[in-house]
Amino acid sequence: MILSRIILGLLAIAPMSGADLKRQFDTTVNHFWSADKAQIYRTLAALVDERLASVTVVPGTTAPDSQEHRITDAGRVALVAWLDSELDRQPERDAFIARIFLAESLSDDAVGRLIERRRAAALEQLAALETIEASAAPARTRGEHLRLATLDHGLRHVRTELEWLDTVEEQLP
Amino acid sequence: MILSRIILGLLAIAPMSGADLKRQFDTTVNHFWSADKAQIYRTLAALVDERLASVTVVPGTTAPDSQEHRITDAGRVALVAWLDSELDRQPERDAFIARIFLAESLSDDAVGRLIERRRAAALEQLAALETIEASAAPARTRGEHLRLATLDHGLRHVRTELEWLDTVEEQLP
DNA sequence: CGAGACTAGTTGACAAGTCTCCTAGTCCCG
DNA sequence: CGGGACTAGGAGACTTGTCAACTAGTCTCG
Repeated sequence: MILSRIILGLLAIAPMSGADLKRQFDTTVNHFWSADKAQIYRTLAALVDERLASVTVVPGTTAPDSQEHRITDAGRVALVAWLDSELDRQPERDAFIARIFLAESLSDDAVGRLIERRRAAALEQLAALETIEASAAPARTRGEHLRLATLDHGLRHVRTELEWLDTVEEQLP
Repeated sequence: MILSRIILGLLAIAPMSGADLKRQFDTTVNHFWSADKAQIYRTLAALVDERLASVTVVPGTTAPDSQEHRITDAGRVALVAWLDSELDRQPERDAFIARIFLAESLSDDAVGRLIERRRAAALEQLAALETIEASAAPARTRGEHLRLATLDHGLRHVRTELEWLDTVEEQLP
């Protein structure tokens, strides 16, 4: 459901093929959603099925011709309906925090290593976000403004994460 | 996999029935994981199946006798193995941020409402975490210390979220 | 005593997400 | 020319998580 609406939203920004969408999910959109390509193609097929999107085959230089999907009028209606609907409350889920919570039986060293690995992941995330930020044009339209705000959201949370890791590490041994 | 290890970890703190676990997932552990009761009972059965936990029926005052599960030695081994294993990288996933990213076609009012609903959810979360914090005993053992650190993690992120919501709202109209 | 609420545990169906492998075609390089 | 890497698209099996309904017993209160 959510994935189908996100795809619809991306198609509303520009028509795209499945492979294009996969690239979006791996880069610009990665800080709040991601998707397996199998899932993307299936969802795309379902959207066309429901007449929320349409396909046109674009013969190109590469292998199977890419299939450009574009949002239909019905699709736009469905998209706005979702955007404006009740928030789906989503459970917090963080396996790393779970490990820390349960780390009683782990040695200090092992806990330290855990923290370091998380820090590495967070720094990677930070770098990825900063790259996107650096390559982003200054926001002119409201749409661009909102998209930048979500980047800022990601950055703030990664930084909070890094700060938290620092304090945990300090208090450790 | 992760759920089964978390349950194992909780059983390592104290033997518990399925209903007890459900209560944990709804309260103390809620800020980083949650689980449906169907899932809990099924996972518990699997753990017993793999000899990582054992059951004893505790006849009690209420309806079906509760089944106390306790972690076995093999279970402790499996738990530590998981705690100390490579971090499972988990994709960020936040449907709310997705909506903001795609909110171009929404009216200013609608975006404002979205923000307000998120703020309400965040404040609720904050209250829940503060309640747990207030009722928590000061950490004496390292285990308690680590558990408090995860609470702090939750609090920091909710506060970051609220700050972000403020700045987004300011820049809005 | 009997109705209704509550309890622990259980089942089935389903939706969402992941992993592995496959087809066909193009491109590059030795 | 032939092999290997890469591309877009896709099928299948499997795991996780969610939802709804059900059993069977206890407790409370009119």
